[in-house]
Amino acid sequence: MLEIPTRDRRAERRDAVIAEILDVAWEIARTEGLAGLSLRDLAAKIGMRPPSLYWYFESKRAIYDAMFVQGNQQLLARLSEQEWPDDPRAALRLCARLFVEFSMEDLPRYQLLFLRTIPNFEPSAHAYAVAMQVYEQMRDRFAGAGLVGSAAFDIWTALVSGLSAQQIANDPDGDRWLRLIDEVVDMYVDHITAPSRQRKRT
Amino acid sequence: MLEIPTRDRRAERRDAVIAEILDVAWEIARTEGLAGLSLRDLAAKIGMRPPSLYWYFESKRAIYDAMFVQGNQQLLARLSEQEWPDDPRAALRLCARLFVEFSMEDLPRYQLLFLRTIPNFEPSAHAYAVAMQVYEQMRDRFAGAGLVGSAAFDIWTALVSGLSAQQIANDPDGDRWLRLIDEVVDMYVDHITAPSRQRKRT
DNA sequence: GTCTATATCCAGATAGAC
DNA sequence: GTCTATCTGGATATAGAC
Repeated sequence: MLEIPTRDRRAERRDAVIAEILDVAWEIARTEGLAGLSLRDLAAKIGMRPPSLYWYFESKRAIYDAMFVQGNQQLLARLSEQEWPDDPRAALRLCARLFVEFSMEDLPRYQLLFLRTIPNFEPSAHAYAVAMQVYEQMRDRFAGAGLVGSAAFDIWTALVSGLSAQQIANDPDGDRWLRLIDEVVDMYVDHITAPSRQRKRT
Repeated sequence: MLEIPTRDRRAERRDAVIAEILDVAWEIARTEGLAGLSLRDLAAKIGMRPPSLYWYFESKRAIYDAMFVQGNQQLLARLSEQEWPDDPRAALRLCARLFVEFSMEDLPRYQLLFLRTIPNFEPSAHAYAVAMQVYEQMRDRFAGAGLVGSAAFDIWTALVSGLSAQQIANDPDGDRWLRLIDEVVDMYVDHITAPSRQRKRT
């Protein structure tokens, strides 16, 4: 009788090549810009001819899509690995810092995930679902800090995205906005947990 | 004696053509995306051949540069035209709203001015100077509201840019973040003007 | 699986006639 | 000022041999 192998060596090899393609794609995006990624460069860097890439990805957009998934998975992993303090204020501080630092680490990743910088690129349904997982993890973290309310959460995302955007656009190698995180989170928590949240009249 | 004309009709005509080129450039950017602007389309839409554009602009980048200046001048004008209330809180609310609404009005303008979405494009020294005028006007407005401190101003820019970014990215035709402006500004003013601004310890 | 060869199309820019 | 003609280079993608 023929033994049926439990490992599919061919599939493993294929996955390894795909992983290599994506690694190199990120590398090129970091030097040439996210939009500057070309299949020529990509193929050259892994010792292939451009058409061979089509064995692994059906189009260039499919490569961006896979990168989009990868980036979101990295953020998901970061959120999972983190040990979260019980104190809500501390947890939110950490959450904001994690997010801003993750954004700063890799500019093309930030652009691909959070800005819509590639013309005509929209994540596939599958890729979008992964992005939604990130959103939901964030919401859980938020709820875990004892906070509720969709408006409150929308303000939260605006704060974090604003800090990231200003830091990356105006001081990419420094900490001008990074170091304001704790103050901003405190401002936010004080506001959210204040006994009266009536708007002032003008 | 020969009369010396006080108007240079030739220069006027040239300026008019330049204005038309820029108008059409914005129009194309709105339909094809900012990066999708091509000199072919541009020339076709104004009834010229592509090489003729070079009589007016020395390169495509120069066109982006002029658009960058134009966009900033529009924002400057908006800031100048606005009547500013004396009450600081009301003035800041208005300022934030003006900025977010300006951003929402025109996506490519927002991308060109505030995101770095065109690869290899950096504004020329002249264009950058105009952008700085906007920044300084904003600072003046801020100081006029009786507020001081560079950290406080950095927080302010983060709040406004975060509200804009979330609104445009996640609800471009709605008001999900727009309607949070007053609450966010109040939170901010309360924080800035609070007697004690010590950070909480965790 | 990877290749060669090629299709198809696009871009920005320049030379030089008129 | 605007044109024709052209340069030079880029891109993604496909057909089909091996």
